Amino acid sequence: MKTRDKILLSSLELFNEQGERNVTTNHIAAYLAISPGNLYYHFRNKSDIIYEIFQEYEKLVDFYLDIPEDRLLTLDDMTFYLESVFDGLWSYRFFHRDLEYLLDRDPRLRSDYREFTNRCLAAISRIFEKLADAGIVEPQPEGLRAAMSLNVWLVITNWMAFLKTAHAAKASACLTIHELKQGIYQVLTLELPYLTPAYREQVMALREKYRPTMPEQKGMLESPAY
Amino acid sequence: MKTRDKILLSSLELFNEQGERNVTTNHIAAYLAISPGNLYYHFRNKSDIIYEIFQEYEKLVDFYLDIPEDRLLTLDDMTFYLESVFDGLWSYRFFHRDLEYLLDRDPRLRSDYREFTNRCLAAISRIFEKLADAGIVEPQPEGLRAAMSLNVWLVITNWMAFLKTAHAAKASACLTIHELKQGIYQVLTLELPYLTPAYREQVMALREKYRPTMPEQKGMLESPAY
DNA sequence: GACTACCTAGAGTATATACTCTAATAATAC
DNA sequence: GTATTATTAGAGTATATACTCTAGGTAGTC
Repeated sequence: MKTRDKILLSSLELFNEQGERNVTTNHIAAYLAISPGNLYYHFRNKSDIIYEIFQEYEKLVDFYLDIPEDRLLTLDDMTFYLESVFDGLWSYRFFHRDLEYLLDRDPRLRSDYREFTNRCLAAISRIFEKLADAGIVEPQPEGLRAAMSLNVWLVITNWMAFLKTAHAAKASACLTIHELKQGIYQVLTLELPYLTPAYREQVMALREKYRPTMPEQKGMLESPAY
Repeated sequence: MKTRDKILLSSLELFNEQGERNVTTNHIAAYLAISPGNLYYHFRNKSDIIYEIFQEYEKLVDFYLDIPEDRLLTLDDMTFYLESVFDGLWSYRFFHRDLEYLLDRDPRLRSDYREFTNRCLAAISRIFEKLADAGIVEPQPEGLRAAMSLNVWLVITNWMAFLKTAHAAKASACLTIHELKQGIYQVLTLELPYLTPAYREQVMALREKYRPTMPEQKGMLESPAY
């Protein structure tokens, strides 16, 4: 593999594991056993590395959220969207952690991320619309759909942060993609009241699959209620 | 005012305005026109300052979220809870921004924050329960209430981050408490499907008061839909 | 072999950051 | 007044971080 690609890959790995704030360019170089000079030959600065990683992330999510316009959506489609989005979130999980700082540092990133958010919100809203077309959820007026989509976005993008902060031990280590996907349970909770009678049972069953297994799993206290 | 208190106050102010990551102990000292030595006479380190500020935050929210057990809740109570929580969020807004990093750095904070989260979740759930007692929302099984409460928590605590990242300009400056309170619109969106017919209209009207005024206001793109 | 374009090493730098140390000054107690 | 304690200044330090610079290698081409 080209050195340039190795830098991107290792940076992502280290960022995900330790947080962007805790990973310096020197760390990355040391991890790859190359010189700092070499790293800076391939990238002008740390921001550029992050920006390229973001572009990969963006491309991935855009690919996942492509919505077929020539047919109705199925429950399987919905499951796929949810699974995919959480997979993406997992692969680039460092990104949302230090988002605000990163956007403050790089105007390109801020502007791109804003558009990315808008595309995602539009996609979520469109999915709701098509789920209504398919008779899975009740149709809703556009305004409500927009507000609901925003709530879905908030839950999705911040579920990981919640898990990490609710964990007893240090955040980075003990978090699995399996736990992360319990976020799907939360998203489906949002949809619950809007389901049509025809699909209610099926979606409830799907939701059950993502139910947090153990109270302890979620890092919650001993509250047995949960 | 005592120097010690001035340090806490100014730190909070600077953290809120610039982010904890961008504010050093030297900055704080310079801002107060005192020496670094003086600052470190009053606080062992930066973590201790943050920890004390967190304790104030905690105390404030706990005070707000005290739920009367001797009477039914009213819509005014609900409004008060929402307004208060967002006020608290605003006053200590630096905190949620760098939460993960802060918790990784200070085990005391991690453990305290975890319990704080659990108290808040329990309070939200209890509010739902009492809103059902008051006939404002339909009663729900405990499991659903817990999941709903968690969604409410996710929306509340991450609404500000969304606003800041959706903003076109640099995050810190152009964000007002007024905009922040549009988060209440989102929270009420969550409650919408669970309202009783008797209260539906009233809550819808309340929700309208927090509707984002202009599409531009929310930092969204030119999507007119929103 | 010589020219060129690409790649790499590694020492080095300017700046920042959290924090320390000593000595001096103010406040209080007796 | 004197002894003691609390507070403050300000220079200084160890470490880290993002990034630079020079010199040298390597690969391909003619």
